[in-house]
Amino acid sequence: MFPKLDPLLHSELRLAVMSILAGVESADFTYLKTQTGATAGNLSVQLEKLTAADYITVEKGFKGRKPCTTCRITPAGLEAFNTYIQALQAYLPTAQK
Amino acid sequence: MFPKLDPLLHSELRLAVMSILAGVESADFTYLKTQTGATAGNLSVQLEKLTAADYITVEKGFKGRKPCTTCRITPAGLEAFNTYIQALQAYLPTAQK
DNA sequence: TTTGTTTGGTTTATAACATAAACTTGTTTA
DNA sequence: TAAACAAGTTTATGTTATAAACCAAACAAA
Repeated sequence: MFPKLDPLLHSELRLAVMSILAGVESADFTYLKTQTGATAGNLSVQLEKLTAADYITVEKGFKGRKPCTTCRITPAGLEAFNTYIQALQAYLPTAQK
Repeated sequence: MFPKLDPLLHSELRLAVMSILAGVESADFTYLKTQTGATAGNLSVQLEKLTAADYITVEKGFKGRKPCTTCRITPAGLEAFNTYIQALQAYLPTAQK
């Protein structure tokens, strides 16, 4: 009745990150930071977890002379995200009066 | 862009409980336990938190000679639940290919 | 009637989690 | 050069979710 929700995605910040990455080809660290309003520390930790699960890839490069961390969603990540959204429906009944 | 999600509702079990209670007049402990598949201990703790927030009321009575704990959603709880569902939409983009 | 079993929970302990604060490394600016 | 800034990472801490252990009352059986 209530399917298990992927605990890796059932987290406000990680979900926001995945939501962004699901809609773009890539996004860099600072973009994710400003869009989500997260602190850099928190974002760094959560990106690491998403990377460990192979839901995203993180590529460290440079933009000019400044470091630039580019994130992309993986096929596995996209699938997990869509599965999560489906599962979540069961928890959201059609609106009450 | 990503509204803050009520942390009290952004929890798998509490959300399931609220989802059930939003659709019925009342539900007792054992019903919630079987429907959610939760352990009694976990359910007890989470009901306590929802009660502390005045999202539900818990009434301890008897059914026959056995104790029976009846739960109901409060108006505040229903409002919070609906607000949460609205906020969640921002995290769920229209499905990806 | 006392022994065990089930029901309906609560309390407690633990591991995972989210988050902010502090730190690091390098770059730009005064 | 020194100070400020950018882009992150690491560390520390409080909060959470959860299961395990526990408790009390009712029922069943011997």
